[in-house]
Amino acid sequence: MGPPFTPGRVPEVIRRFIWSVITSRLESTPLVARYAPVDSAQSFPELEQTVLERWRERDVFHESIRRREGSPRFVFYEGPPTANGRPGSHHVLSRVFKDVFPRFKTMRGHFVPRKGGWDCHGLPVELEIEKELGFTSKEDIERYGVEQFNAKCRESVLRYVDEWNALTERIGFWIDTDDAYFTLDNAYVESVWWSLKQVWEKGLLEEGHKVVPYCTRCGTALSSHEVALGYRDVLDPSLFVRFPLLDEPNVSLLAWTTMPWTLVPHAAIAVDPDVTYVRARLGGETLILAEALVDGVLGDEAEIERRMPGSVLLGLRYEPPFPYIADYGEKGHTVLAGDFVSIEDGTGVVHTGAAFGEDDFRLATENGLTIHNPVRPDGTFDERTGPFAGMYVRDADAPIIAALRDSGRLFRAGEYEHAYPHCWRCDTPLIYYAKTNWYVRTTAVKDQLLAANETIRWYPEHIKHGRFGNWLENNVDWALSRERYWGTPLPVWRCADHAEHVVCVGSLAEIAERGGTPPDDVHRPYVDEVVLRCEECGGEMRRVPDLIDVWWDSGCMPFAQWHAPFENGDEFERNFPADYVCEALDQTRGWFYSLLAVSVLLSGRASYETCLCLGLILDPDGQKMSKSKGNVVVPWDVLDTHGADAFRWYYFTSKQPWDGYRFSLETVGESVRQFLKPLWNTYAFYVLYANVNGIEDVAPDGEPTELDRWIESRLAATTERVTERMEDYDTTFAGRAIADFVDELSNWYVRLSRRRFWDGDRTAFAVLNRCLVTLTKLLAPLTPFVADAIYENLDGGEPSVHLCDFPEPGARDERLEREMQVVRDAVELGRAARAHARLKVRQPLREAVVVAAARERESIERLQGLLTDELNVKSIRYVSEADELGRFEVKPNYRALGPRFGKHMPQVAAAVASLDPGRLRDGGRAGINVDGKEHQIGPEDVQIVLQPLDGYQVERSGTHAVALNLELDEELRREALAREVVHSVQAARKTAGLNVEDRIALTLGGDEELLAATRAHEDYVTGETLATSVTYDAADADAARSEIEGRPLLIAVTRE
RNA sequence: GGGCGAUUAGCUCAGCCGGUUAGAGCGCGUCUCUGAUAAGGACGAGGUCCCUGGUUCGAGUCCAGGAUCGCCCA
Repeated sequence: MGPPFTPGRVPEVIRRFIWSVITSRLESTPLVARYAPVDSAQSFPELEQTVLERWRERDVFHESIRRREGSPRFVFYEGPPTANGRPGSHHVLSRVFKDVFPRFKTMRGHFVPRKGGWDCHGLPVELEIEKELGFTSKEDIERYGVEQFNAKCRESVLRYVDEWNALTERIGFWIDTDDAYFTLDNAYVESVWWSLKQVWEKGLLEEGHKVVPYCTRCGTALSSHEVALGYRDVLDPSLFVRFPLLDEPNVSLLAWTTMPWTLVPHAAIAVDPDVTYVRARLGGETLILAEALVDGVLGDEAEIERRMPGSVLLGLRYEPPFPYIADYGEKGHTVLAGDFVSIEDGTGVVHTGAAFGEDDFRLATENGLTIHNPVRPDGTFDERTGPFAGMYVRDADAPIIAALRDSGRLFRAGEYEHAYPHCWRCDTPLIYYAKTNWYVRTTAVKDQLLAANETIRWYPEHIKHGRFGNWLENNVDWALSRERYWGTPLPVWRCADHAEHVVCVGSLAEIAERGGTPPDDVHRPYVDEVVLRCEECGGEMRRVPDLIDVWWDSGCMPFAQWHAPFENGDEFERNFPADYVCEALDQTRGWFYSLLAVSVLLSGRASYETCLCLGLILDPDGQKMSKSKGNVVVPWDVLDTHGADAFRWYYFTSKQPWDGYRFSLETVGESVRQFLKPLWNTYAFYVLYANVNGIEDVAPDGEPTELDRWIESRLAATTERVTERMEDYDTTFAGRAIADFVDELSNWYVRLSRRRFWDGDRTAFAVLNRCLVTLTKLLAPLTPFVADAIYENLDGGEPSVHLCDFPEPGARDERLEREMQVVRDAVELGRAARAHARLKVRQPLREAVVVAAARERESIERLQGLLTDELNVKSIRYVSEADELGRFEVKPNYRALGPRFGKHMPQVAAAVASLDPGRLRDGGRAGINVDGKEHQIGPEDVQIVLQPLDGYQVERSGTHAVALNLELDEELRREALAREVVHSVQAARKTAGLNVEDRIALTLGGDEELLAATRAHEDYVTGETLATSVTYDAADADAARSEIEGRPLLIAVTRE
């Protein structure tokens, strides 16, 4: 006796067993199966491995490019990642979006070469090595030796490149990693030099003394986009400090600062001449500050002595807080006018240290102050600062506050929380610091930058005039210098004898022309040894020590990746500008800017036409993923658990990609359950039945049914929609359209056509085959693995689906699509009615009563068979006037009537409600009276809604409704029982491990009424269960026992 | 402090040109279907569409102000 039948899920062990039986039998059957058997429980990660292998064997990626040679080009630029860190889930996001549109365009007939690239320079690389070697300062590096240090940097740059390449392949990102560019190559650097020379010749590369954000630990300035990376909320000291007037020692200017250390090199005070200031008396002293801030700073105890405009204060002399540096010139330690004075916080009296802060520096320059910078590059005070000499400036805060307290200068000390920039790599608080730097004067081409931005298509659109446009509007010159070791050297040489003799070198050849020896390696320290001959005075020229910002490197990739213009100039021309670039949103001021800026500086135009900005990856709580929070999802875990297609599908379809993702392992699992599984099962179904029926070709052998024509039309509609969405760089709605189609295919077309597949209807197979094969092509860019796996088995006309053309939509029958929708609605209503009546679908019913207007009725009649099957009813009766089921009510269609009647709508609504529903349903018109005027109302102006009467089992939706006749007679009851018997026998077959097409000898026993029902429908029962014989003498001993409506049924099945 | 974006069911997300009963999936509960499907279907519980004003005959949707979150910039 077999195990008792338990309803519900079939245990995995049994499924596996059944599967092995089915496949082994298929293999042993003399009929050669056309399709490789498909396991409906296939692991996608395993499947993907086999697909990867096939791609490698057949070199599908390169073949897909080769085949399009000579076709219109679609240019993609790879924004180079750095390979000195391990790739994370956010890299997968950008890499799959970089992949999907080039794949799509290739299938649409474009030639899409995809050159990879690696960003090799920069501070992050140096920091890794410093960490390894335990270094904390530039001195450590100098002592260690730049040559060895850079050798280590070079070696570390590609530390994780193998993992990057492995991940790239695993997620199906097709990019040419063999042909990748490296920003450290001499050739790349030479192209970068060329670009700088161009800028130099336009007079836009220059040296300047400016305030720059500066990291004392790294000993280098940072560019504005680097600063942007490091803002963090911190608690800083908040000091209110007295500056006693020289003429009136009991009267002090009261200034506010959050950086006590800047008081040591205090240079001057700034006020706004147009703001009202007061002398306020408090506890025996008089303080000067802006009127608006008195209450907040002094409290209401303060007594206002006098009000005056800031202009009155100009020129006042006062005693500085510290005496160490005194010679600031004529206007030093006086009150000056500043346009940057804020009365939002502080006191409206601003202390400035000339060398620290952009406003301070400008004020000092404009007023002819001598600029002193007593802070050394490592952030310590120099010898001019008395007791503070040698201290790191931030460490000096506490002793400075103590000194001010002792000297009676401190009015109040507290703490202040604000966002302050830190070094994005080493987290040291930056200081703003006047120093000599090399700049690219991007402000000179601001208008061109803005104009070029207009030519770019941004996704999402708001970036263009929002984030990116604003950034361009507020453009500042690009601070290019980095006083570091590992990076592209600034190719500027200066004469040792005459500092004003300076040249910018644009190539290795030029080094030779100028009397130098081109180095084998263009990096430091070798390039520093190159000595040129000054053309003006014949003196020796040596390179300035600076490197350039790595972002400039990345912006040069359009030509530097080809070593243009030195070679491959034609390649560059052909691949400029890019049709498409894509990175995460944080690159707005990073690569998107550097790419645009370099290109505008050189050519005056944008280097990319379409730019897709991706959002950030957050954890399920909306927190940014970071190692310290421990909420990072490692991409390999996702790939091992769910596979690359699931990963991709999640990114492509779960939402608009720029909104950011709430991401976890589980959410990717949804992709599998909701989309990949149903798709795979539909495919597995096809293969199973095609093999059972020996279907070897896909030729239809009869007229297509309405259902066939419907699904073909839906396929065409889906193809249209997907093409249109993908052309608009929208995977979200392209993917959702495909998912909807898979649902229609699986849960409507296949489910309703099962009988035909069982019977070997070649037309049905042909239709389903076409749907599936077309689907693989629609899906190929999105889920390249599963698409290719299915294609390979079902079609295989090409070595890979990725070598196919994207499908062209077939003809649509929109009327049929609408009609089918009406029927599907009706089925849904009928099923709801059954559920409410608590009647199983296996219980046949005499009649369904369908309320439908003329047009809908026609639709349903044409497809009536579907309805009777699905609802398990013998017949359909139509009712047009639903008097027996309910009554119709007319409701106004606000959308149509609103614009016509405006504020008269309430009257119109009342008038419409009293109209005759019948007349309007038949397409007639009616008149209503509003404000004494007659207006015509047509069917399009109203909605007619059925209000069901009480006491009927009616389900309604808008104008149609379905009611079930619930009366049962003996005949119907017996039929239901027979169906139950079939159901139980099928379950018994399953449990016994029989193959779907096995014939059986069936023996039944148990309840008499069940047996009687079976006898009455014996043909039906044996036909459904493939029983060649049936007897009714089953005994307990050798039969499985089940139960139907409380009645026992014994079932024994024997394979024939 | 300024700019950009977001805020809809417990969770993840739709929601068109403003149109009157705001949807789906997951999860939960009840039932059901099934010899392709770990699937599907029905029903139910679950909503202050962030808040406050305004415009409008009518606002989740448009406008203004505010709150919260994220990003970017000072």
